[in-house]
Amino acid sequence: MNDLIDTALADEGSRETLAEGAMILRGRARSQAPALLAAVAAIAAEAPFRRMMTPGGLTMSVAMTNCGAQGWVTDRHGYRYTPVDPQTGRPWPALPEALRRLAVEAAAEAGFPGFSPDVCLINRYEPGSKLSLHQDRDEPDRSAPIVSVSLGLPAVFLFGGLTRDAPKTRTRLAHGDIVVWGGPSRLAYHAVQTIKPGSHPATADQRINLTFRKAGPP
DNA sequence: GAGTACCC
DNA sequence: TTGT
Repeated sequence: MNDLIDTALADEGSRETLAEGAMILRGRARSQAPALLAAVAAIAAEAPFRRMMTPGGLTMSVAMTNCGAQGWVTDRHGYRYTPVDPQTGRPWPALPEALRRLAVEAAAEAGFPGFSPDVCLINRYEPGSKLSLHQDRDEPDRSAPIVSVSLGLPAVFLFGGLTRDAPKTRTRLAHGDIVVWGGPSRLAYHAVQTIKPGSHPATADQRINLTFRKAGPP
């Protein structure tokens, strides 16, 4: 309910700085959301969402899949990118051009021209799902930013600094918001707090997050 | 929110 | 410890 009001009133197209090299483009993906969600459904039909195991042996609350030249995976051996989906034995589905373009444009708008994403990690949150504080550090080319697109249920996003204990900014991410971080913020710790129960017209009881990265060599 | 046991 |  509040989300609908916020979505309607949000300053679509506004930019907020989270830290040096990190900004939020409010509502930037909203108009393309139906096409993005259709693409996600097609990808998930080939590479199903699955809850992966961490190196510690516990199962993540967030369900994940990937598209692009590689996919981010975790199992008891650790975190890494693989060209083949370990669950299906097939390559990950291709990164749709419309998704790639959105990420490239968002990156340029946020001050990172020339972003060349080759992978997209797709996270599916349901109420109760969360992602605890971490860095994205499995990509060798640290000059490439991260572009994160939020769809569906809102989330509380924490964005910190280069150490686990650095001060954090807490912000609400709504349907259509895009966060871009890179440069001095590329290795910033971040987290998604537990998703609260709710329903969104576009996704019902889910939050879908698309994270575009460059996983290939510099 | 902090602290702990436990996952393999 | 990209967990519970």
